[in-house]
Formats: sequence, structure tokens, C-alpha cells
Amino acid sequence: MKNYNFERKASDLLALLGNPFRIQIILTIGEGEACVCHLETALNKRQAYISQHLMALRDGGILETRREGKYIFYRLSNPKVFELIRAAGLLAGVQEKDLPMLQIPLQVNKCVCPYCEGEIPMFEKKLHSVVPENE
Amino acid sequence: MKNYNFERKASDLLALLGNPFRIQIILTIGEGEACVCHLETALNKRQAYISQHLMALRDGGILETRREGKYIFYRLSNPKVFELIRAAGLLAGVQEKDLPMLQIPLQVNKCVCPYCEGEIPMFEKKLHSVVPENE
DNA sequence: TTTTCATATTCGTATTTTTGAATATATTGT
DNA sequence: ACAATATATTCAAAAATACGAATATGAAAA
Repeated sequence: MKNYNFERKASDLLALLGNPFRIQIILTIGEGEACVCHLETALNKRQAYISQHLMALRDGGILETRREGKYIFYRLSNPKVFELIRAAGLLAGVQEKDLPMLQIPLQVNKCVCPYCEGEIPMFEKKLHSVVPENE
Repeated sequence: MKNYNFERKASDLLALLGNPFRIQIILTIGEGEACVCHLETALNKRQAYISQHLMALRDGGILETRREGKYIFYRLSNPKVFELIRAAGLLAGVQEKDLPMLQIPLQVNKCVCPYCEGEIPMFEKKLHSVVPENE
């Protein structure tokens, strides 16, 4: 990995992000953090499936984790990945107004994670305060 | 395609760029243009292989073409894809100084295309004059 | 320490992507 | 019209990826 050439490094990163579900995960986490079970209810997919993608994203350096008791919270390791995704959307013809914005994870109905249960105040979820720049 | 959601549009674009050889092609074309046979000699791959990737990139809106006699010249449809690739490199841990720069295609030894033969002056190849911005 | 809950891992298969080989098409020059 | 050259397309095998099912691990609570 260390001595991969530029094309390889860049394309690995791009390929990692080149999956709609992984993008969904990233958009859901946004500038906050989320545990697996939160994503499970928010995205309505099986736990194992989510874990697999989270692992891939973490191995690729896109996500970082924090353990708190039995929960493991995932967050973006660098808010620039968000800008990269937005830039890709623009290149793909998405209108400026239809681009996603960085936001904290939304409370989800059936979710019982500490955030959705209100055990951690919402504002503490906001880890990145970067607002994607407009041209 | 028209009614794909954001994740799908963005991830399709990212996946398209998520291939080291396609990145190589894009870096080689740079801010100029190149025919298939130029890429063939420059990248030392079979013509069919190159054509396939070029088609994929054109279908994905990354490249545009211009026909001149029996030659077909490919160019970036938007220099921002170059910035996207650079941004991906940065996120992948590439040092700023090791990032590729937009440049016109280099003359290649065994290549017999109009550019390499000097039939079209080099400076005419420079289609995009955008210099990737530094922070 | 046993149970429970959150998350990780392993495994198998369906699907997609990659890539080479062969072949087709289009343009130019003779 | 024919040959030569540049590029596109089709086909198939190999490789990689996606994704579900089952199972394992690890922390907390009883």
C-alpha cells in the first residue's frame, strides 16, 4: 500500500466511494457520528451488511471509530470526503441545489441507540463544523 | 439514469474513476487531447483495451471526442475531473508535492499520431488552461 | 458466570467488472 | 474498388465485488 503509485492510491479511494450504499452511510453520518444499530434502523439494512461496508470504509481511512461501552460510533475521519462526494455529484450533473449538506444524524424512530434515546444531547454529535464551500 | 438518486449518480461517477488505468488515461490526456494510438504507445496497452476504457469514460461523460480524418481525439469534458482525482489522492494520503499536474500530452517516441509527428503544433493541444487550485 | 446486546467475521454464491482475443467499421490513399 | 490504418464492438474467461446467512467476539448487566 505504501509504495502504490498515485493512480492506484487515488483509484482505490475513488472505488471505495463508488458504491451507492457506502455513500448513503457517509451522508447519514454526516458531521456527527453513528453506531451500527443507528444505521441499521436509519438505512433499513441488516447489521452484518452495514458492518461490512463500515469495515471497508474504515480500512480505507474514510471512517474512524470510537468505542463507548457496547456501542461503537463511526465518524468521518476527514470532512473533505464529503466535499469529494459533492464534487462527484456536480460532475455527474446533479444541480447545486440538489446536493446533500453535511448535517448531524437524524433521530430515528425505532432506534434505541444512546443518541436516539436522548442520552447524548444532539449538539454533541456535531464533530465537523465545516460547511462545504460554494464556488 | 435521469431519475437516479444522488447517491447513485455520485457513486457511478466515482466508480468510473475508481480504476487505476482509467486514471492513467486521464492523466495522460491532461489538458490536451490524445488519439487512441497515442495512448496505445504512451501506455503500452492493446488498442482494444484502451478503446474500451475510453468508451466507458465517454459514456460516463468524463471524456469528449473529436474526429479528424481517421483519428479520433479524446479530451476531458471538464477539467474539474482532474481536481477530483487530485482531491482523491490527497485523501488517500498522497503528499501535495506528489500530486499530478494538468499538462499537455507528452510526445512519445514510436507514436505516429499527428501530434507526435509534429503535424499539429504542441500548444494547440492545450484545451484547458485551468490550474488546479491550492488551498 | 451466564445472558444479552452490539458489532465483527467468515463463508458461499450471485453478480459485476476486468481484460484479452477476435472481429467489425470507418476513413484515407492508391 | 481495394488496401491500409485507426478505432469500435463483441465475446468469453478470469478476477473482483456484493451481499445474505450463519456464527463469533466482546462488553455490560443480572
